[in-house]
Amino acid sequence: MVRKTKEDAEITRQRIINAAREVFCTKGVSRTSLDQIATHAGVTRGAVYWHFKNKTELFHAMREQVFLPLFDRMDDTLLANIDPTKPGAIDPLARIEHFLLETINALNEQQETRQTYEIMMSKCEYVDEFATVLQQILHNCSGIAEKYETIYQEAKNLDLLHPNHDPKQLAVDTHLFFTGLLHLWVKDSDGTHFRNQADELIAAHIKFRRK
Amino acid sequence: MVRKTKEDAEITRQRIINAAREVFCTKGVSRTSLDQIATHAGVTRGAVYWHFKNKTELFHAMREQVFLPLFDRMDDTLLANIDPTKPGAIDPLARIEHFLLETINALNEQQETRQTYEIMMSKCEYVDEFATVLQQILHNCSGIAEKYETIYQEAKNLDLLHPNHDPKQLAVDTHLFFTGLLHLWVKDSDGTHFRNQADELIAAHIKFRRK
DNA sequence: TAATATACATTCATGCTTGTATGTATGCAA
DNA sequence: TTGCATACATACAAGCATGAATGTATATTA
Repeated sequence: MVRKTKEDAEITRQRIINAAREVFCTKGVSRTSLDQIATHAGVTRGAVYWHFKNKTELFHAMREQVFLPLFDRMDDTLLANIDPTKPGAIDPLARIEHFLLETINALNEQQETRQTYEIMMSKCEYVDEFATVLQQILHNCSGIAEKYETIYQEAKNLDLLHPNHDPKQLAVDTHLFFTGLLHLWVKDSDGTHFRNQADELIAAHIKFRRK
Repeated sequence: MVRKTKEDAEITRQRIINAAREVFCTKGVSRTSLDQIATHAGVTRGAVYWHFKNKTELFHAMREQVFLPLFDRMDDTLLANIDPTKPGAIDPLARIEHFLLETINALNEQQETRQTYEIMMSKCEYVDEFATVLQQILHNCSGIAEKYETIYQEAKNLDLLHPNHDPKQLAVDTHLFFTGLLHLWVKDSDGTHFRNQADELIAAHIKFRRK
């Protein structure tokens, strides 16, 4: 029983990626063997090596599957209605708040996303071939901070902020706040410390900025 | 050449811990073999297995060496002059700012601390025996947040804060801010994004709170 | 000073993982 | 319908890494 159709092969590929995510999440990336992934996906290592060069490329495929569409949606949520002269434009601070809430909401609702974040933040060692991933993350981060800054500037123009609050500093502060929240949200697996009150923390963070 | 004196043995033990930290930091914990650590320390695996049961116990010893004294100093810095009626008591907000600056300063000046943070945050997979470490970190975190809250409450009593700012929310917000800063500080190895402006970010974060 | 515990070094057996090489049956194109 | 490429499964060789077992020379103690 071999040589499936193209669609079957794509399904197999997906099953392997899904299996990798789940085994990575329970055993950690380095302690996961390709045989474990293959078994969990219902195939053998032959299939894995057919679709991916090695564990590293499988890891990248798994990561991109969650993060590439995520970056796409980011712009939509953050920059939507960015023109304040338009009617129906959302309050800038509310837009940032909405974006943060949406991200947390995605973690709550999508197991794929949750597992991938968990792997990236506490089940993966950023050395050698994985070290480049850190640079990518840092790079994306600076992109996010710039978008925050634009919106905070907009808020300042609308006189929504305290007068001595600098948009750039606010942006980085929000970025650091949310970075910390994501890290602790993910690690707070029983939910008693951060998961159950993430929304209020976000609301409070934004409230601090309002005039 | 064997059987050193007790002091020699303690020196050997320290050398092994130091070697472990450095090799962990460059190769990641899971990719580091005990033989690599031993060689880097100028001994053989026999010495490592004499002083430590396995890699996990060596990891814990390395971690405690940096974090246990760090927790001790925390109380000193944060809770010093906590009685606001005393003369010379430092302004509460300045005390939090000072604590955050001191922590960043420790990372800048002590290679041991910097390497250990780097290992804990991006060169270690928190699974199986290491999963408990995450719980410890979470537990220590809640302790820190409580101390922040006490001090913010003190600041509120002194009327240093904006009236609608809640000490508890401010405390968690600061905690998340600093968690994020530490993570990005450590990952920003070339220093262009966070390391070179950490102090200003901290100052701005505290400034946002002042009335 | 003899006996014992210490502080390692050396050796060995074992298992796991990887990468590759090969086998094979089927979909698809000419 | 032949032939080739595809989509895997199976088999093989090699390299670590681990843990335990053993060896050994020296502190330490009685």
